[in-house]
Amino acid sequence: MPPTAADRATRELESRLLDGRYAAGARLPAERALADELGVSRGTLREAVQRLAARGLLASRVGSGVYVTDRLHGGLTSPWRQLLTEHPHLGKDMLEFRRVLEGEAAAFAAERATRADLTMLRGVIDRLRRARRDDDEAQEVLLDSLWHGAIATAAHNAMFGYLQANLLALHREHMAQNHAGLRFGDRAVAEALWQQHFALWEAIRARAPEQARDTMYAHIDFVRARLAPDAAGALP
Amino acid sequence: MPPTAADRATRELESRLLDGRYAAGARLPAERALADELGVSRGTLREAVQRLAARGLLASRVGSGVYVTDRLHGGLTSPWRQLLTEHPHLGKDMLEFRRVLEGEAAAFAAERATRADLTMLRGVIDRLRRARRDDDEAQEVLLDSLWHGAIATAAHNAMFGYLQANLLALHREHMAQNHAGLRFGDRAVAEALWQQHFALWEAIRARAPEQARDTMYAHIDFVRARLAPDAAGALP
DNA sequence: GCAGAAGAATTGGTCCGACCAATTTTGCCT
DNA sequence: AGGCAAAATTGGTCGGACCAATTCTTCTGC
Repeated sequence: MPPTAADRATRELESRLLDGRYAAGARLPAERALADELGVSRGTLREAVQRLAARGLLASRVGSGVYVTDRLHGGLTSPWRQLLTEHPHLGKDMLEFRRVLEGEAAAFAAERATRADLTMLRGVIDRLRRARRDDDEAQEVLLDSLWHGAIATAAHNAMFGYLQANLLALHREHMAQNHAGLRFGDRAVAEALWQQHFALWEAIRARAPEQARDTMYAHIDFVRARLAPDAAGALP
Repeated sequence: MPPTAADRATRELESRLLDGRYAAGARLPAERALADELGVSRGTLREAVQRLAARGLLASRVGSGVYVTDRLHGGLTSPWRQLLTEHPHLGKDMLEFRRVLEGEAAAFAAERATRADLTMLRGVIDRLRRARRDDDEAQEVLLDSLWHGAIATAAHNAMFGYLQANLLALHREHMAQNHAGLRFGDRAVAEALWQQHFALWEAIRARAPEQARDTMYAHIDFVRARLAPDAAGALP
């Protein structure tokens, strides 16, 4: 017995929940749009949503939308939210971990990116270039998130996507909380970040895993140094 | 917010399952008839059925009918566990991720292990050696977990320790569920695992991060190949 | 200018009617 | 009796339609 359309829709939604394309708390596209995107009728899409809702992964609110519950993501990430506020030194551990995580993700992306992935990456990098030219700080911050998320997606490993989506959110939360953002105001910093992002794009496009990893390492190291100039020297 | 029609239908079906009106193995009335009986449309009735089916209480067969599952126990399984069984490729992703995670942890451990860490590691490796000599399989499995955990601890990064503990548990759960454990029974395999663990110990004790990482890579690769001999060749 | 209210657009919840394919039942013919 | 094909039944899917709750826009009045 071949899988039914509802089965396939359920599986697809599960995948998107797993790899972070639908992050915790996020709102899914409207049922009509999502059904169309998945190539099924709205009734079938609704059946898939009901299944996941019954398992506590989704929750729908009339008039508003379908939202991702924190049940799945809470399991691995939520304990960190509290710990991070109470033990600021964990921020260092997170950055160190992200260096490895994103470095490997970049390498995998250079290996496995599909044409669709490359198109997506190119789209983000182009918008990033435009935002940089127009000196649109807010847009740059947003696109920075998108960029790192797109790389994780292109790595084609659910674990990387999932952790990337959740840890990045956690990290930004932590930064905002400590009023310690990147100094985008500094022109030199913004320019350096752009250079690093573009170098990353070239490495992935050229399918050079080692180069992509090293470039990402350098990028995270730069961010780390810029983020906590005081603590940087104290790193073991 | 008042309960929706689908909610009421779901509750009604639950009641009938609980009080035995729909016994185990029994066939429910046809959807059209049941929907009419409950005073809802077929689409709504179907959504209720999907919810219960997602919880494993019902199963529907096209052309035949909707049947009551034999096991009425509410699923106490974590969302992750269920996803892991339904998305086999996730196991591959997890192993790939663990390779990176544990490889880096081993390298950090070689760099940062304190005297106390080394004492702990030596204790585990000694007990592992003894279990190996006595051919105590159960003990070997247990100590294997301890060993990997001890390395993550010695890495002195909370993220590594946390993820190591949780992913390893998930992975073992998954293996047990699929009756697909390592063939400890095979003497050659047990011997190889011991050699790898010992090589890891030597690399960490010698404070050789690169060597520790490479050794761990080789170890995980060995486990991966042993674990899924069929899928191993299909890895991209 | 700007807060607030009225209106428009969006979104999930529900129903209806229809068609398909798999399955079961029926009933005819050998 | 037994085999077998037609007919009825059943779950799976689709499209359109309407409602009520929510969110987004726009216009108003101070």
